Amino acid sequence: MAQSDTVDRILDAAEELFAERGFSETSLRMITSKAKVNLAAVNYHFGSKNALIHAVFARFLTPFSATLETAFDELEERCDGQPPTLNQTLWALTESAVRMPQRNEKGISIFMRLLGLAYTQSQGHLRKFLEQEYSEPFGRFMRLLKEATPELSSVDRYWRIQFMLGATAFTMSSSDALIDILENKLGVETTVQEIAARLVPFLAAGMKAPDKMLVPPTNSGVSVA
Amino acid sequence: MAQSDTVDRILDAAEELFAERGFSETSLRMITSKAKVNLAAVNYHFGSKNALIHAVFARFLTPFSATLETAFDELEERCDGQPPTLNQTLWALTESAVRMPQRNEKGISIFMRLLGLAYTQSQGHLRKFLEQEYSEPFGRFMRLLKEATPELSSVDRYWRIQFMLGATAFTMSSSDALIDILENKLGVETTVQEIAARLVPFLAAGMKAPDKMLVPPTNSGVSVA
DNA sequence: GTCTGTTTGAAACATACGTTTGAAGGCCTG
DNA sequence: CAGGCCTTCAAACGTATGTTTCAAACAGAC
Repeated sequence: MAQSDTVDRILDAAEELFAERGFSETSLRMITSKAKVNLAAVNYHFGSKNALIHAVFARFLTPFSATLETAFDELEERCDGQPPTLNQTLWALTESAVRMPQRNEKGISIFMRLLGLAYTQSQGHLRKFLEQEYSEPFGRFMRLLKEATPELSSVDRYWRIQFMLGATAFTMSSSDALIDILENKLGVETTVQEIAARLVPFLAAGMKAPDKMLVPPTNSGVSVA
Repeated sequence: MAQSDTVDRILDAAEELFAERGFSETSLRMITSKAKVNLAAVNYHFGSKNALIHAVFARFLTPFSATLETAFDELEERCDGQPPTLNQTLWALTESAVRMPQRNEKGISIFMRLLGLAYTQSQGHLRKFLEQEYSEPFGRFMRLLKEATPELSSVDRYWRIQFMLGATAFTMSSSDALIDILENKLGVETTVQEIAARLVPFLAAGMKAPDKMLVPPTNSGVSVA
């Protein structure tokens, strides 16, 4: 119990604090005092603050990427031969994320926010770590997207994938704040699962949108509906 | 020339560094050495680091919100009575942003990234500053969006606006890098205006997407096209 | 029980930060 | 050219950070 208890307590506290405040804004002293362990424990068990950040991500991301691979396997098997549709691909991703075993009730939302922060806060070391550690499931997801949108030119698909990434990373990175605002303003409670259920159709519709608009509608707007 | 030169040099350096690295990750010493001014100049001219952050935003946002108000005025006048369409509203916004006089070639993309950071990094003071300083044009944009999407529930609209914000802020914030990647990979040159021309239809299609999906299509994907 | 390797503990380390100070410099008004 | 005001400058302040140190506590094996 000795080691694993301390290590897990640090990871739990770090995960939560990073998600709340970002990486640079969270000090090791905040983490160790929340985890009720000695300050030196972080450097003893992980080596450095950056390595702790990596460990926080790895604890979730490694099982998740395995789950995701399985989901993609099943999806491709079900479609035997046929490439999966865009909706199926997006759902395989979100389903895998939502179905992950969660340490507590906040589990998934905390991690979504961390992923958003990883993309947003330019922590060079983190991006490098994620790229070289999880490039395979990411590349596979890209391949599926390409097969699901054969009608798009490479350039259009490129930009629309960026738009999807942006909407997702941005929303998830501030999901807690957004959920709070929504509850205060409209008195509605929301879960991350519900956000995902709203996000996927939005993304799918955007990916399948009519062509790039060439001339701004200065005197007569071209309706989309 | 004495004061204004120092003040502007600080603002230029701060703007660029904040956009590159975020707020907490950028020190006053980085800013002052990039601007080639004395360290104390920031606290002398602005009072504090937080006030400098506010000034960086105000320098762009104040003229922009004026331009935007004019654009909305013209739009509503053109539509006399009729609420502007979603496309028209989105175009009024992006046109105003793109048409702003820019200090340098990076102008617009730097500021988009800053806006994204303002939303993402939980800088309480910044959000408070922006809310109480620019609530009017923001509220007007929201009102126009509401009138352009009467078919959406408040909650659906809220989330889809977040998705739009995310796709925009994220894409624009890294537009330089993305443009470079695209040129290297596919040999295609792009401008920020072209990105906007691709982004607006994507956003409009997302806003007008069919309802929130309640059940994941586990064995037969519901196509959107 | 004693020894060995691992884990914790309190304290200190060096460094970086935002901010303040007080003297020196420059510029315009009289 | 003298005085006053705004600006710059080098230096220091106090505080907070990530990391290191080394002794104490602990565990399990013999």
